Amino acid sequence: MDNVLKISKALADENRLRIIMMVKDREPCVCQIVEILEYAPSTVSKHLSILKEAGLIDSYKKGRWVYYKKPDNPSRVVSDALQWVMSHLEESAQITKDRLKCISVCEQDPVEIAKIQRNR
Amino acid sequence: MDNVLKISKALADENRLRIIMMVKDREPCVCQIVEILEYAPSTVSKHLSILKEAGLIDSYKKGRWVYYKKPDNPSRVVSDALQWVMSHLEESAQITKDRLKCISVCEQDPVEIAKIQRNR
DNA sequence: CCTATGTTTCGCCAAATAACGAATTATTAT
DNA sequence: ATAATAATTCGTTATTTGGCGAAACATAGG
Repeated sequence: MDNVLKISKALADENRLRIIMMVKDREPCVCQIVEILEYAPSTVSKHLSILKEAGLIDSYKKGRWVYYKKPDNPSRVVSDALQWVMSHLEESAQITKDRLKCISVCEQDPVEIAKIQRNR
Repeated sequence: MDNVLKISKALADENRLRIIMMVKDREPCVCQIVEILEYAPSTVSKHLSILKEAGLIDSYKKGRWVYYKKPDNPSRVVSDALQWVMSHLEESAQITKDRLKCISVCEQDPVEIAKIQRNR
């Protein structure tokens, strides 16, 4: 129950669903996710930690940058949940918008994105 | 997105997950659900309306009693969600407890249960 | 070593949610 | 018709959650 409930709660937020879709076929770093969601880094970081705590995403560090991605060996309950979300959000207008933005944002070097964000 | 999010939010509460499992293979009326969850009728009713609004449960009326059950022809996104919940909550200790209580409660006539609840 | 900087944690406030009892609605039974 | 009653809706309160900025942490580069 605890596990299912933790996953359900992690999924019960639009921004977190958007993050899950972002890592479906990319591995964005935090500043790239910030750029797409347009929320404060602290807010995005909190969402990421909730998703990670539930096992729905994973992360790795490369220098100062932290990249997020799909979990490698998710448990059955997690992979079934991800399957559900990913299959049923494909047609969402918001997700389509995010994809377009993600294409341009994720092509850019995090160094450049961070520079832009600093000057705001 | 709206649909997925509504379903996710409906699933993000322990009592609502318990209700979903109750209607998995039974069709309890509200007073029977109240008896198992041990919350005020108004609270239970609210949970039921959230689940019904998301399409996760259905109801029918028989006299003064309202019975809840699995939806007959759920959409794909709903049936996939129910499949996920139902398959991964089978082993939960809370659900097992509820099942035992449900056996005795659902055998009783709602008339008797209502009578007991009135005198409390 | 020291500064710069990407990310996270913490403390706070606002908004959303869960719980209750009272009032309302719909139906049965007298 | 009228009273009784199962369920729902409404209004209120307490808790949880989402958002931000400031401070802390961790790593790169001078």
